[in-house]
Amino acid sequence: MPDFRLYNTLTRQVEPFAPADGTTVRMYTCGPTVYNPAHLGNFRTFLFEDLMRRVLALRGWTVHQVMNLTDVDDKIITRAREQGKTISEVTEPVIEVFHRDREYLRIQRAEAYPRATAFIPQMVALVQRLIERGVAYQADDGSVYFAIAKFPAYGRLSRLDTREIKPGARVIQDDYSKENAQDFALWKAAKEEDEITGASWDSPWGRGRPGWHLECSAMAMDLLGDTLDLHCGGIDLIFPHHEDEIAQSEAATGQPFSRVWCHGAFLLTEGAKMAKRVGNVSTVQGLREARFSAAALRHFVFNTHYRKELNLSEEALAASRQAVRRVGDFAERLRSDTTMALGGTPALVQAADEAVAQAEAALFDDLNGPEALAALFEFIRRGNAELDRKGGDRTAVERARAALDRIDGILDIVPDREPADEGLAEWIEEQLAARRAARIARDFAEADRIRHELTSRGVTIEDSAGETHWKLD
RNA sequence: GGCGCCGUGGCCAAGUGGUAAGGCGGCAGACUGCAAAUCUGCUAUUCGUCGGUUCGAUUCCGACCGGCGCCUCCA
Repeated sequence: MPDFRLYNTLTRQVEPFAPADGTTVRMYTCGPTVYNPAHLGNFRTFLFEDLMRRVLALRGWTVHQVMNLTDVDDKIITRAREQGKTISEVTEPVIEVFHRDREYLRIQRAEAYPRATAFIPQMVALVQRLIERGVAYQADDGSVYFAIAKFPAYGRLSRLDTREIKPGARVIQDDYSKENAQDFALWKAAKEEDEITGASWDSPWGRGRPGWHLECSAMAMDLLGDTLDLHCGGIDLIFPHHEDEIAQSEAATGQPFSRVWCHGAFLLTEGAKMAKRVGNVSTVQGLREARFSAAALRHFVFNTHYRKELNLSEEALAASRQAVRRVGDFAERLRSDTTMALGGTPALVQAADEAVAQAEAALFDDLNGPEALAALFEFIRRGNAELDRKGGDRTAVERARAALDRIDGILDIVPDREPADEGLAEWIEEQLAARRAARIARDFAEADRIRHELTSRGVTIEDSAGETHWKLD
């Protein structure tokens, strides 16, 4: 088996990776806060994690991925308050949208999607443990905080020790009850709106709710054990979220929280980070309505390495749409009976083998999507050329099909062919019959007229030896 | 202000201390009645700028310019 390497944020290096037990990768991926549908920027990270789990599986490991759904937090409570709802009334529909978008983008289902509100006992237990260990305290405001000063390793992931806080950047708000301004909340004492919206639970420290960072630690350790193999998320989570997760978890267990940390870079739009507050978000729903297929969107995301910023633009998206069209045409050609009947050549097999080897090598080297795509496109070019030769070797075609399936099993960028409804298909066939007659009569003006008619309805036709294929654009 | 990332052809984007993958687009040719699809050829002597190290740098070092992010809720 080839070496599998990943960039580890902890060491800032690309290093060999393997699960601790040699068989199962226990992977935790920070999921969405479900108060609003996730935008493409969020999904870039989820897409990177989808690529990760597929490549891990390709490498031969079992993947156990957990992605949390944060269904209790300030924004959710605020929204619930505004709309006179409970938090679950706010989050339930958003969770549905999340899964619908996820499926549209062909993101494989994780093994578990724990909701924060379903793990309150585990969170309370974790806080209790931290208090017993003397690294957490209840302040005058009733909330429980983590005492950063008691955890010397704090800041290792984000290299806090090498940074200095911008004067005035961290304005010490009204948190006078905290021992240290940087201490973060483990358990937030309930306020009136928390009670009204159903965002409050009993605890040894009174009514309250869990802090955001705590949720992930508690759920990750409950579902995956004290030490994870891999923890992924967007680059913005490094500080403070992941830093705080490490502090809480390691202070409680004395064990490393995650062996490896991976972070995906941002998706930008118009040169700025895609974010709701910037007002430049693209939703999956919107992209879908603009007729960008899952295949095109996946191509767009995977065509840039996950650790490099990616700028969303109309042109780039259009380029991906075209690129993926080519992939789809090749896939259809390979699958067709005509192609099988015509057969392939030894060189087709060679092209297929090389493509698989190159794509896998690229993917195993820190998830290099762009190189894997390059290998695929090289295969398409050579494959088409060899198929043009009609070599007669059916086995070669089978090998090529298998190669494409293997590569596309990871990238998943063959677009779906939109089926024409029955009436349209019937009409198209009638037009094609009429055109055929016109061509036989060498009435090309009429044949072209019919073709234009079809084109105006979004139907593209391709004449090839003896037969005419049509497809919807 | 601190920490970090990025700057490769018209657009997107890999990559390496030894002379630039791939996609989109464009041009020309083959095929076609004409197209479409496909194939072939061409489309960066050059990798932000200026220095340095080296036999040799796009790749290492330094400075500068430009863009972005984190330091505050955040994929």
